[in-house]
Amino acid sequence: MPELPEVEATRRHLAPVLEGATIVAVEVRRPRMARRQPRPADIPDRMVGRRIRRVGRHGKFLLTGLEGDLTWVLHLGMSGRVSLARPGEPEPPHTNVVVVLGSGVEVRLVDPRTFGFVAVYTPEEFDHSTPAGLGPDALDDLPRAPELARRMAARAVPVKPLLLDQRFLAGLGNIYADEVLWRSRIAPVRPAGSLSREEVAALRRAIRPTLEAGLRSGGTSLDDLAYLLPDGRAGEHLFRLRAYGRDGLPCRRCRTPIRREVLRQRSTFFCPRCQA
DNA sequence: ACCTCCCTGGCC
DNA sequence: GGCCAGGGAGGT
Repeated sequence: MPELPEVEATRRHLAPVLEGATIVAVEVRRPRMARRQPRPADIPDRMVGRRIRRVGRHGKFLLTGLEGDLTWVLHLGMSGRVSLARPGEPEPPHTNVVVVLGSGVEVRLVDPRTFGFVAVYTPEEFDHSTPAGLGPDALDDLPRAPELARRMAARAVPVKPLLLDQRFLAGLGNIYADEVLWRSRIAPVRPAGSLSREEVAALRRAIRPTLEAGLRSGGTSLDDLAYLLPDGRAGEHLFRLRAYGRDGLPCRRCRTPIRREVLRQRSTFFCPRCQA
């Protein structure tokens, strides 16, 4: 479930450990994880011996600068997480990529479903990659309401799938999109272009507090514990969710049972009364 | 502007 | 055995 809050919580754990460290070894054990790299052998070739600069993030992408003007790209997909460990510590199953630092610390990418990926791009390669096409970051670069309204105008697409479109806004996933819509009292199926100015403003106002609430709890670890923080702890936001996963449970505002419907093949949870 | 598929594991 | 799952690309 890594969405923006989970990726940002991960980034904040990684930054102090990685920044300034030198990479001494890289092992890509599942070739599929390197599928976004034109020449997979470039991943270790470009990483080993290089010093790590800033660990950054855009939407759900971890973007880490390496000396030599390279960008180390990490995406966690549906089931990925990063684990920081010492050599010899027992490895969880599906440890698909291991990056060893000069300090001895191992950065492990664990991803059972392998929807995540790793890549190391030159500036030219980066410009043709997905992160280059992302919309503004939903937390760090959230557009003002008039700008959002302009970009939603005359669009027939329901507002929820638009919020999931990373070219529109980068960072929201299926959980936090539902949470944002619940907080702003907007029905997920509303055509994006049909929202009033006030509704767009309410939507905009809901985004930051929703994401920051998730971040404060260390993100949302679901029952399967696929997502964990790099130190192995679970994020504790699950029990604070207002809509996602609360099918049949009372709305925390009006007690009406939360409903689950499928919208564009994605589970969608909303209050049929508050979000009429 | 849609679907389908990529994977694996867990639950019913 | 079938269905479900945080995401995104690719094709129609």
